[in-house]
Formats: sequence, structure tokens, C-alpha cells
Amino acid sequence: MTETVPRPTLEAVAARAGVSRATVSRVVNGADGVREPLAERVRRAVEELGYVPNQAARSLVTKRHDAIAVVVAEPETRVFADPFFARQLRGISKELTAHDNQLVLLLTEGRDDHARVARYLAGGHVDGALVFSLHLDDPLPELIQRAGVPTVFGGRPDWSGGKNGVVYVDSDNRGGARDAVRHLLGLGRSRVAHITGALDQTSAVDRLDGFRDVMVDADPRLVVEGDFTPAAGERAMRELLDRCPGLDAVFAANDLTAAGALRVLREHGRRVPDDVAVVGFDDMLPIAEQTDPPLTTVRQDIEEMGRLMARLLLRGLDRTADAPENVGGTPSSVILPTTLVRRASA
Amino acid sequence: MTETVPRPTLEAVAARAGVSRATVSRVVNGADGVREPLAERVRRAVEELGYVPNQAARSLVTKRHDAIAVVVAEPETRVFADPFFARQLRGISKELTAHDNQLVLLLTEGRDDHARVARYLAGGHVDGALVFSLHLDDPLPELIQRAGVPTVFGGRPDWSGGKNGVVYVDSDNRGGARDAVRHLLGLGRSRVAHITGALDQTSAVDRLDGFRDVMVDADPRLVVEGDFTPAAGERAMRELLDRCPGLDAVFAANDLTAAGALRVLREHGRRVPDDVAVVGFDDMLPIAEQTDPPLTTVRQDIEEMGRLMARLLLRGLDRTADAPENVGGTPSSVILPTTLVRRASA
DNA sequence: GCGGGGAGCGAGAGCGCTCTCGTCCCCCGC
DNA sequence: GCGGGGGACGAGAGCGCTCTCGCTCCCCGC
Repeated sequence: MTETVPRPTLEAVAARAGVSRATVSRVVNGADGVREPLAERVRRAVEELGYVPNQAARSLVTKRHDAIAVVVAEPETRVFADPFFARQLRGISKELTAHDNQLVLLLTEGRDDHARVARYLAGGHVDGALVFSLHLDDPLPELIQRAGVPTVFGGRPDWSGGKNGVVYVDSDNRGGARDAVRHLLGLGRSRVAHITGALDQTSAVDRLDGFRDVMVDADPRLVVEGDFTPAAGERAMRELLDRCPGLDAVFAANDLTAAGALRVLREHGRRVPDDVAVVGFDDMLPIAEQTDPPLTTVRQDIEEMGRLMARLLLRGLDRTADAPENVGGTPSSVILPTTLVRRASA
Repeated sequence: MTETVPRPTLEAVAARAGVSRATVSRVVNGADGVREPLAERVRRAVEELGYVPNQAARSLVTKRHDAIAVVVAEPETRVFADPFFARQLRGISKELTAHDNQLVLLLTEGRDDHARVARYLAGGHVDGALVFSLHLDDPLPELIQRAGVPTVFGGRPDWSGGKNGVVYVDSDNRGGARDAVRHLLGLGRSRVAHITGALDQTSAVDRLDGFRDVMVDADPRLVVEGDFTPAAGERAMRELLDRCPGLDAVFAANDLTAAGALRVLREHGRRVPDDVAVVGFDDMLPIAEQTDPPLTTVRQDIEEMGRLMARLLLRGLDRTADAPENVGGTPSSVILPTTLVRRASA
């Protein structure tokens, strides 16, 4: 492919501008203590030579990398079934870019990768990590925590209550679920069922808890376990119709599940929302809009979630002296609000 | 957050093992010329101290980074509407990981980002780049090409024919489209319509070309321009039904478009596939399976595409001496085959 | 038994940067 | 007018690694 041209060094710029390396360094890094005419001469030399600092040399001495790792554990699971991941990444990317940090993406698959990632993070190649781990029993968060890398988690890790110093950003799954169920009740429904997500993920557990918060003494048969897939939605819906033919509303743990449920309801001749109202979760597009009828669902601001994670992390590394809000102190976890999006299904 | 512990250096390992830095370096980098007992002693020292090489120091001298940039231009467009992006990334990630390369993700948005990305790539922070740019008029590929970074493109860049040395990986959009249309003809359909994708993308152009390859003298009114969205699918389908009520088949440029078309067909009381057969493109899950009826479509192996891009790039950097196939020589572009997935819609 | 050729290992330079000091000069105050 | 203080700049060390080069020692051949 292409030959690499030897790139100009600080030395070269210094020579051209007729100053010392130190001065060039000062100008390049925006430090003060260089008088304007000189600084200008340096800037011109930089421009003329097309000088770009060598990041490797720089980190060698500063021990900073201006790079953040984004660790996504077991992508096959849920992350890859929808554009969540991409949106979150976008939020993260925006925030990192704004503070001149690079995004190093680490996707893991299986246990050997855990070790690899842990080694990488412990290796001090990045200044911090944003970690998405969905499963309760995932050893990765522990490993990372132990690696001593500043970390912010995406979604509540299961042990977040116990350990101290764990910072995470999550949607208000529980509150969102409550809103969904209350909405159904507000529609005059009383026999509200719930199809859960994969209960080895905190988001599913929290949504179930939210459901129970409102439906305090619901018939336990109205809750069926799913796993966030359309297939599970179908199976669960069949089971529900079988067990409780009189149900008049369903709160599904996510939109995919809701889509499956919708199909079974139609198959059984139940009209939505007339006979059975359905609410999903995620507002996953284009699915939520494309179901028949379009899905009423709980939206979370995914991109903001990513952005916030990055911001919290950078703040912890005090990279964001410019951010006036919330300066100082160790950042703490954030729960983002959700909003109910009303479409036709409920 | 956490304090960084001073990590052991080569020097420390050398001291502990009672050898010189050079020897440790040799062992760590798997070079030969160190006798077994000594090598073993070094390995033990490495183990005991938990030594991890400082990548910055290493790249400073080797001028290698073992890092590849993945540039995704204008993610809002199509990439984020579906899980494509994630799958491609997964393929890329797997391949890079297998060769111990890091993945630096650069998402761009708007023109200023172009400059930023170009500067970054020109800055020699990475050894190569994988670039996804979907629009015909995107200046980014040019900029990158000029930055002198070895690059492999995802999807055929519009000017790929002209320029020499441009390497890309793409699906056989044209061939896939031909297969789709032939399948419809094989079903006994004769009035086959096509809803195109956004024609500022080569994939859409190629699919249209494939359609025309087979439907050589189709009524021009049977082709309506879309933009890969469900909304466009609906609009286009209405227009088609209006212009050519007698049509008996539709080839949509992608599954989203097909989903829109499906809805309009149902709305107009046309049975699918009895009255009108429909074929999509992408096999985008879960959409393709969730439509009513489930969509017959053209599948492309997205993950393989990513993996291949990475492999081509690494090969160009000769990082993959171990790959027996296709050794030596500049890599050239690859077109991946597609497969027709038969479901209920055609 | 002796010379020559490796192979195995160590010494040292240097990658391109930052940052601490030290030097110089300018400007101020008395 | 002179001393002192401070700001502007330069000199130099050193970050942790790789890699070339040279020394040593061992083994082989005649």
C-alpha cells in the first residue's frame, strides 16, 4: 500500500522557527509563557511543516493516552439484536471527541476474551473504560474493577448495591415499567399481564419490579418469563392466553417481545388495543413503529446514556475542567428518566 | 477513582532475572536467540512482576501501533437504522483481535469531523483504516486516501473504478438483485416492479442495475425511487399500485422498504404472495422475520464482510504471515456472494 | 591443538516528546 | 543608579522500549 513518509518532529519545527523544543512544546500544548510574536512564528513553522505531535512519544512521558476503552461483553446477546449499541456508541463518541479522546472498542466473546480484555486494561493502554456487561454472572466487571482502571458501567451491574465506588448510568427501568403499567390501568384495564425479559439481566429484573410496584397483588399467573426475543413473546403470550383468557392488557419487557405477543394476539383473534392493550419497552426503531398496530412503548434516551457515561468517566479523570456543572468530587451513578410514547397499541 | 500503580518496566524484569534488557525484550517478543533456561527465568520474572510492555514506548521506536481505525461516516444515515454496523464491527473486531490489533472507532458527523478524522489518520496514530462511507459525494474517502494511510473500504466507493489501488469489500448487490428478480420470474410473475434505495449510494445503484440486467425491457413505470426507509416503501408502493395496478411482484431495495410496501399492499387488499410476491434485500433481522408474511429476501454475510476487510488490511500491512492463502502482493477488492432466503412473501 | 565462525548475550544509543531547572534579561522600586 | 524579582526561553534529562553492534564463549574442522 502506501509508504510512510517520515513525519516532522518537534525538533524540526524548533529548528525552522529558530527556537528550542521546549518552546514549541509550549505553543503546541497551549501553555502560556510564550510571547506572541514568537508563538506566531512557531505556529507558522508547525503549519508549514504539517507537524502533528507523536502521540506515542507524548504518552510515554505524560502517562496519559487520551484514549478510553469501550468494552462490550458478549455482543451476540441483546446488543446486536438492535441499534442500541450503535446509538450508545454514538453518544460516547461525541463526548469523547469533544474532549479529544480516542475510542478503543473491545468486543468480547467467551471467557478467554475476558482475560484478554482484563490484561489490556491493566496494561495501561487507556485512561479509563466504559463497560457494558449485561449478565448477572459476568465475571468481567470484577476483573476490570480489579485492574484498577477508572470505569463507568452502562446499565446497573448486579452487585452495584454492595460495592462502593461503582459508577454506572442506567435508564429508569423500574420507573418506566411503572409508567407503562399505570398507563394501562388508566385505560381502564385491570387484568394486566407481564412478559419479562431475560431475568439474568438487571434491566429485566428492574422492569419486573416496576410492574410489581403497581400491580401489587396481581395474580402470579399473569407474569410469564421471557428473554427479550420475539419468539419468547409468542410463547409467553400463548401461555398467558391459555392461563388467563380474560386478560385485557400486556406489558412486555421490550418491543421485540411485544411484537411477538402482538402476532399471537392477532392469531387468536384478539383485537389490539380493543380487547387487549399492549405496551412495550425501548422504543426500538423501526420495530416499534412497524408493528400492527404501532406500539405504545417506553422510550429511553440511549444516546444520552452513552454521552453521560463518557462524561462521567472523563470527569473522574478530570479531563473536563471546562464543565461548570457538577465540578469536583467523585462522580456518582445516574439514572436517566424514560418517557412513555403513545402509539396505537395502548 | 483509582490511583495508578507504577508498573514494572523491562529494566525491572531484567534486574530480577539477572539479565540485560535486550534479553528480556527478546523473550517478550518471542525472538529466538535466547537459550531455554535463561528464557524460562525471564518468563518467570515477567510473571512474578506482572510485567506488561508499555505500548507507547514500543511504538515510539517501532513506529507500529498495532491499531486500526474504523471510520464510519455519517452514522445517522443507514448504518444506525439496523444492526449491520454492529455485525460488521464484530467481524472486524474478531479478525483484529486474532492478530493482536486494537480497534479505534471514529464516528463522523458533518464536515468538520472530516477534517478531524483526516488529521487523526495523517497523524500516524494507527497503522491502517477501514472506512465506511455510504454517500457518493462524500469527500472523506479522498481525504483519507490522501492522508497516505493504508485503507480498505466497506462497500464500493463510487470512484473505485477509476482510481488505482483502491481496495474494498462489498456484497454482490448486483448479483443478489438478479437472483431476487429471477426468483420472482421463476414463480411465474411477469410484471415485476422495483423500489430502489437511495441512489446516492452505490449499493442502491448496483441493486437497480441487477434488476435491469434481468428485466431488460421493463416498463420504466415499474421502477420507483426510494431511499431505504419504510416510509419510502409505502409511498413508492402506493405510486406503483396507482401506475401499474396489474403488477404481480415487487423487488424492494431492502427489507425496510419491503416492510413498508407490504403494509400498503395489505391496506389495498392485495394478498402476499398470492396477488403480489415481494422480495427484500439484506435479511435484516428481526425485521425480515417479523413482517406479515415473513419476508423472502437476499442475505449478505455482514460479519464476514467485516472480517474480510480487516484481513485484507492486515495482509496489506503484512501482519498475517501465517495466512497461507493469497500471500504476497497487494490485496485486491473482494465481492462477497449473497444468498436468497425463501420465506413466505415470495 | 588451534583458528575461525556462529550463536548467545550485553552495552548503548536513540525514538520524540515533556518538564524541571537554570539562565538571561527586562522592568520595577527606592 | 543599582539591586532584586519575575517572566521568557533554552538546556538537558529521562520516559520505556527496540535494535544494532560488539564481545564472549562454545563447538567444529583440520
